Amino acid sequence: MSKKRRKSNKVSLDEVAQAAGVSKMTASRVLRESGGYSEKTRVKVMQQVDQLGYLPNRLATVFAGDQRSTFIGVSIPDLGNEVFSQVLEGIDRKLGTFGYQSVLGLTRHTPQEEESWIRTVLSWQPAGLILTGRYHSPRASDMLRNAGIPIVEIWDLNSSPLDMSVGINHFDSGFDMGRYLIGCGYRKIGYVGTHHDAASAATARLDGFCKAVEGGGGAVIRQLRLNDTAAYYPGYYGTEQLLASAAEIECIFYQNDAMAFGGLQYCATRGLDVPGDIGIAGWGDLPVASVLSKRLTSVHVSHHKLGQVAAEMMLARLSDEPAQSVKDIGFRLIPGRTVSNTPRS
Amino acid sequence: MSKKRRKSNKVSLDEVAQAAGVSKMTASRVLRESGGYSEKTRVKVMQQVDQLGYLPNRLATVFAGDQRSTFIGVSIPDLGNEVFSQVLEGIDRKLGTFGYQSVLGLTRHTPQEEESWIRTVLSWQPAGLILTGRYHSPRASDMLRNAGIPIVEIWDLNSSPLDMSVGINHFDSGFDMGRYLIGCGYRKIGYVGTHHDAASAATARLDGFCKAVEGGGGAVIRQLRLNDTAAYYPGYYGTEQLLASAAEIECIFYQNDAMAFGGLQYCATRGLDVPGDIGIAGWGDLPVASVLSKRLTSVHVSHHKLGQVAAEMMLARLSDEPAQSVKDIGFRLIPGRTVSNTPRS
DNA sequence: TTGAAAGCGATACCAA
DNA sequence: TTGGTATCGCTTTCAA
Repeated sequence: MSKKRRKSNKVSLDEVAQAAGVSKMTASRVLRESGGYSEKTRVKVMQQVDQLGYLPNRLATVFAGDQRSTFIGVSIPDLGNEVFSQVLEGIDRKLGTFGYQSVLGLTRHTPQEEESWIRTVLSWQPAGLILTGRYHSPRASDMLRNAGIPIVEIWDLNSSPLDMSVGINHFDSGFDMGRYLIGCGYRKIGYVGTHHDAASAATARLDGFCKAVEGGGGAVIRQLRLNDTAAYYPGYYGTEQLLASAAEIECIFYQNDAMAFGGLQYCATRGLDVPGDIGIAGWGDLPVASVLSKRLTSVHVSHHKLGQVAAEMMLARLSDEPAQSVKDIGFRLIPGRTVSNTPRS
Repeated sequence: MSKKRRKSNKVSLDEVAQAAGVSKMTASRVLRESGGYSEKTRVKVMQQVDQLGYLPNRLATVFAGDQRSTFIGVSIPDLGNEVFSQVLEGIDRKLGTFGYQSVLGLTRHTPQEEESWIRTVLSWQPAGLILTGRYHSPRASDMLRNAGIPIVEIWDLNSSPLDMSVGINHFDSGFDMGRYLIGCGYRKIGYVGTHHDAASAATARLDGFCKAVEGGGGAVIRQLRLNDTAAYYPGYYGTEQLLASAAEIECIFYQNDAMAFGGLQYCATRGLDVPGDIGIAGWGDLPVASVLSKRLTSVHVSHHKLGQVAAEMMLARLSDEPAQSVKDIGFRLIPGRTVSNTPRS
C-alpha cells in the first residue's frame, strides 16, 4: 500500500509472513516443505495463505533460484493438419501430468518464423524445447546450441540431432509404399500433395516413393503440389486437376489420408470405381480412415505416441535420468482395399 | 565466472554493457530503443550483443518493471476434436502475430483439472487467459476474479461473463436443428453423442434440440451418450447401437459432424439409404463435410474465426482499446441433403 | 527451528 | 546522453 512501485495488488510472500507473525524465509520454507519448521508455524502460515488467497509468483522463484521454469516450448507447423494436432495432444497430456506446460508456436514450416519464435521463447527461460522438423536456420541453430537446455526434434528422424530426436524415417515410408504399389502392378502413378519445400518430411516421403517406383520399372508421371493445406478439399480438387492433365494415371499417392479421402470422394462423385478404375493410397492412417467401408491403403504412424515419447524423453532428461537420444517409433504399411493387387496391364 | 551464484553460463545485460564500456542502463536503453543514446554507443552495444550472443531474460524484465508477460493461458478440452484444434489455431495465429504466446492447457472438460491448471498458469503472471466453457469451480472463479487480468470465456456464450465472452448460443443452435427436422416431417428422432455433463455446451445443444422436437409434436426417443470421444468411430458404432435398440428411429442428430460422418459410413455399410431410409444431421460443419457427395445437414460455426475473435478481444483489452465484452459469432443451419424434406409418415 | 542479508537480471527514477 | 541506486518476490547462505 505504502510502497511506491507496488506493481499490483497481489499478495506477496512477505505479507503472508507478516500476517502470520514469522519471517518470509520461514513462510517460504513452509510453502516449499523444505528445511525445518514446527507444526505450529506451518499451521499459522497456511492459515494466512488461505485467508489472503496467496498465489506464489513463479517468475520470482525461477529468477531467484537456480531453478528452471516448467515451460516447454513446442513448435508445430499447423493444427489444421490432424497429424500435428494429435502429436501436440500427446505431448501436452504427458507434460501436463508432470507439471510442465506447453508454450505453443505455430511456425508454418518456415525457418524464419521458427527462428523468431525460438528467440522469444528462449527469453522466457524454458526448461526445454520440442521442435518439429530437423532443419533450423543457422542463427536458430546457434541459439539452440547455446541455450543449454534439452531439445527434442520430432517428426523427421534425425540421426545426428542437436540433442534428441523422435520420429520415423519418412524416406523409407515413401519407399515402402512405392514398392508396394509396384508390387500390385501399377506403373503409371500420380502424386497429390501440397507445396512442401526440400526440408520437409513430405518431400523425403515423395523422394523415397519415386525411387521405389522408378526402381521397379514404373513412373511417377505427374506430381501435383498445391499451394494449399494438406486437407480434404485440396485432395478433392487436386485429384480432379491431376486426372484432367494425365488421364492415363492408374494410381494416386497422396501426402496424407485427409487428401486421399478427398480423392476418394472425387472418384465417388465422378463414378470412378476404386480400386477398379483407379488406385488410391494415403499416408498417416488418420482417424477418418477408421470408418470407411473400404479400408484405405495407407501408412500407419502413431502420432499420439510420437508426441508422448517426445515428452517422455524430455522429462527423463529434465530429471537427469539416462535418456535415449534417438528413437525411431516406426511405421506400418496398411495394404487396405483402395488399391488392387490384381494388375490390369 | 568469478561470481558465486552464477545460475548459468548465460550472458547478462551487465556483461554486454561492460564489454561495450558503458553502464547497463545505457545498454538497456539501446536494446529497448528508448530514451537517449548516441549512435556511437548504439553501435558499440549492438556489436557486443552479436558477439556475445546475448538473449534478454524476459523473466527479469517482467519481474522488474510494471510490465506484464506476453503469455496468454489458453485452456481447451481436447485436440482430438477438430472443433477445438481449429479454435486453438485461430487463437494462436492471431496472438503470435502480436508477439504473444499461448500457454496450453488441455483440461478435458473437467473443472478440477481446469482449477489446477489455472493455479499453475496464474503463478506465471500471464497477461491474460482464454478459457473454454463458462463453468469454473468456485475456487477457480475466486482466483480468476482476483487475478486482475483480462479473461475471455469462449465457446458457450456467456451473457454475464467474468470479463469477456465469445461464442454462440448452443441451446438455440440445437433448437433450430430440432425445428428444422420437425419441419421436414421427422417425429421419431435419436441422438448420438458422448458423455457430456450438465455444464457442457453439447448438453445445451441437446436441450434446445429436445425442446424444439417435443414442442413440434415429435420425440427424441433415445439419447445415446457414449463414454468415448466425439470422433468418427464412436459415431459409427454409436449408430449401430442406437438402431439396434430403437429400430423405429427416422432421423439421428449427432453431437458433431465427425460422429455424423461415422453414422453415414455405418449406414453405407449396412446398405441403408440416407436420407431415404434414415436422416442424418451433424453439427459444426467440419472440413470433412466439404468433400461428401451429399452435403451433410449440419450447423455451421466458424471455429477458426471464433478463436481469432477471442484473441482480438484479448489484444484490444491488453492495449487498452475499448473492447466489447460479449460477442455472439452466430451459426447457420445448413439444410444439406442427408435429411429428406419430404415427410414419409 | 528461525531470521537477516545478499543477490538473481532487468527497469524506473533521479541526478549529473 | 549517461550512470548510480532502489526495487520487483523469492531463495540461498550463513548466523543465531
